[in-house]
Amino acid sequence: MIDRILSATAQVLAEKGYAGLSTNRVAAAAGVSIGSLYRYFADKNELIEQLRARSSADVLADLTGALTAAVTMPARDGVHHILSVLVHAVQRHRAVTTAMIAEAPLGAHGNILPEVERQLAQMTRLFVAVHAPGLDPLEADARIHLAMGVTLNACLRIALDPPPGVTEDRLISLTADLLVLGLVPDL
Amino acid sequence: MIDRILSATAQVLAEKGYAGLSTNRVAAAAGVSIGSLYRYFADKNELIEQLRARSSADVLADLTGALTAAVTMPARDGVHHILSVLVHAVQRHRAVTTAMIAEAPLGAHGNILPEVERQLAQMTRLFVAVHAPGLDPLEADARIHLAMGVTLNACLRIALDPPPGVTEDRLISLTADLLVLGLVPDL
Amino acid sequence: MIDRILSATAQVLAEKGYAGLSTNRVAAAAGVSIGSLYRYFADKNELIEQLRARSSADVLADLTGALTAAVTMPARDGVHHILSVLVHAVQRHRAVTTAMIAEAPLGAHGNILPEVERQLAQMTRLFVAVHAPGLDPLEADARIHLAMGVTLNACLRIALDPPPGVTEDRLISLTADLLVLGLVPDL
Amino acid sequence: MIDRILSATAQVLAEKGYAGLSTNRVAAAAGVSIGSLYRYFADKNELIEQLRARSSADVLADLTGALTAAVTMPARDGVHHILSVLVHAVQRHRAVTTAMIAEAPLGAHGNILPEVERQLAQMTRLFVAVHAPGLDPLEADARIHLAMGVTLNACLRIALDPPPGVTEDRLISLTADLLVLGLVPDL
DNA sequence: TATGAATGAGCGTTCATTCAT
DNA sequence: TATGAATGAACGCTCATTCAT
Repeated sequence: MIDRILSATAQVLAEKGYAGLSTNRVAAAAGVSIGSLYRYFADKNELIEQLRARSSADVLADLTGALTAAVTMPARDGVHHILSVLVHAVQRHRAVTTAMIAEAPLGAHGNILPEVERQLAQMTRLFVAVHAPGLDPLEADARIHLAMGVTLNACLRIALDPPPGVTEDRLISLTADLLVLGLVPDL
Repeated sequence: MIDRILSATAQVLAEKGYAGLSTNRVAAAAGVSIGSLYRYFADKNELIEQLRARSSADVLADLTGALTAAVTMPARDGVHHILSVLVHAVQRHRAVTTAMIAEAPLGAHGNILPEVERQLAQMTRLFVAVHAPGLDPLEADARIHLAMGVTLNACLRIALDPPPGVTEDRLISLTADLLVLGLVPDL
Repeated sequence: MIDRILSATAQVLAEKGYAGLSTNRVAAAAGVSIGSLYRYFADKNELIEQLRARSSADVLADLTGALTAAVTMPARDGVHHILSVLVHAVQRHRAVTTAMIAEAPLGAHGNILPEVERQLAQMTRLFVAVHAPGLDPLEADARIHLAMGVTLNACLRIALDPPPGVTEDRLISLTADLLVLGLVPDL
Repeated sequence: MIDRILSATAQVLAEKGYAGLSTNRVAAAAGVSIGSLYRYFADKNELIEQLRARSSADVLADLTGALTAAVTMPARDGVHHILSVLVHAVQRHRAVTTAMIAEAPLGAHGNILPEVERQLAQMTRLFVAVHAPGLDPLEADARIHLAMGVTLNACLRIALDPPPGVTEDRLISLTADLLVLGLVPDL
């Protein structure tokens, strides 16, 4: 039931945009009474938040796989792989992501993908520790914080608003270069 | 009066968020009748757009100054200077920026300051042409597109959500390094 | 509920006139929330249209009965009967009629009861065909068009703004004479 | 000034319809401040009422001429002449008449052309007294009341919503026959 | 548990009217 | 006298939320 409602939410979002997302419409799309919707979700915010969480978890699953694969690759290749997986994950959730970025009052829900950022940051800390062991931890954290912004922003741009005339793969490569250089310039 | 209303808009935005921004609320906050608001602004959209334009113009003025100053500096110092000015401009317009950018922090199109990005991109194109004349134009444009995302995103993070334990100046320095490396790696 | 709202609409119309007819006022008069009103009527127009349709159907029912009865009567008596029924139907729907017809008493298009006029016109065409078979069809249609105006206008005058000193029945008789003479002068 | 405002009112009525008639718009169209408008007209109602009165006076002037001419004609010709003049007068004021019939809350202002009806009724009383001296006065008044409705309604229909396939002159002739027959059947 | 009719605060917007200048 | 900026009640309408069944 919860799943049915969340899927309907995503569908309404895709079809009508954030402005067209009403609880009554979601309930109708889910083939569920509005009363039932409120049995499973305290309010509209929670509905949105859980949809975001669900997308986030889905992306996270992909990311975990990518991270596992990446550890056995050369540094730059690993970064490239992770970025590529992220870009495709964002594209898969285009509807939710677009609607939320473009229109949702996200102030209430924080970042769109905080879990993803957290997991990614953790992994990156490991990566930095391995490849630049001499770096001051605070300095490393600062770099990682910035890098997270760069990573997520770049993935969103590449997935949802790519510049014309350049392949997606080239954009990912450029971003990977940027990140590796930014994180461990001496590599 | 126009000023009073726009300021009230920024204030309501800061206090209630984008979703809580209503014309009646703005009028009340401005100590003005709702009728007066509609004498000066055709509709709610225009109100928002003018607030954005006003912030944009303000930031743009700073940016133009910074760009002028930057041309006479060594490349990295110039970038650092520009970033610094941008960070402070964002801080000055925290309310607008938070409501309109930071609520969609990874914003692919979430640039409420397209004029700023445009001007910055133009300047960056010049910079790249000077420092990396051999670069393929399409490739250069792709890099610039990414760099714009990085720049604006980093400025927002530094201004509105800085990581603890590191000075703002250090963060700006790191970003400057990242950008210069990313744009003209052979420098 | 629908009935309650439509009755309230008629009541507000009677008390405040067409210009004073607001959806909120209707809802209040019906002892119903404004939200409920909009559950049953898509918008204000539909509310008005359904009230009109309902009155129209009611009048039409009377009219149909009267027409059936009239065919077995001598011509003048039949016309008299029909007029009488119409006058009473108008009186019964005084509120709606007053608001929508009588406020534009000379109404060229002011027929809020087009179905009634249509049905009446059809019957009249038959009547003319029977009693004045030699008449040119276009000429007949013109007479009928005028006669419809005369009929409805007279009924309204008799029902809502009768001249003093004469019985209603006498007025109806005069109108019947006028109509029969006007339609088939040679009768 | 008063004239300028009334003309502007008629113009706005013609261009925007009754629903688009606002005092501010009228003032703007008249090239006069809204404050001045309210110096000359107590409120919007008065503005409308005076416009109606002005049109009425204009029609009345024509009517008076027609009546004068009609007294020297044979009865039916006189009636035909009067109707013809009325039809053209209504056509000349098409904008005002249409707007007011179709949309104005005339409940507040009564008939559109009460002065015209009054004058016409007076003249008709004379006509009946001459041509049917034996008629009971109350009965005569009833006939006249009905005839006024017929006359004005027919003129409006002929002027604003004529049936197709028949000339205006024929319609006027039919109406004249109807009226003469209805008023003094023994003629 | 599930339903969906009912609610009503609040939205963006209009416009007749006032009054300080 | 003339101005027009300012007012605010009221409009049509939406939608998150409740609660009797």
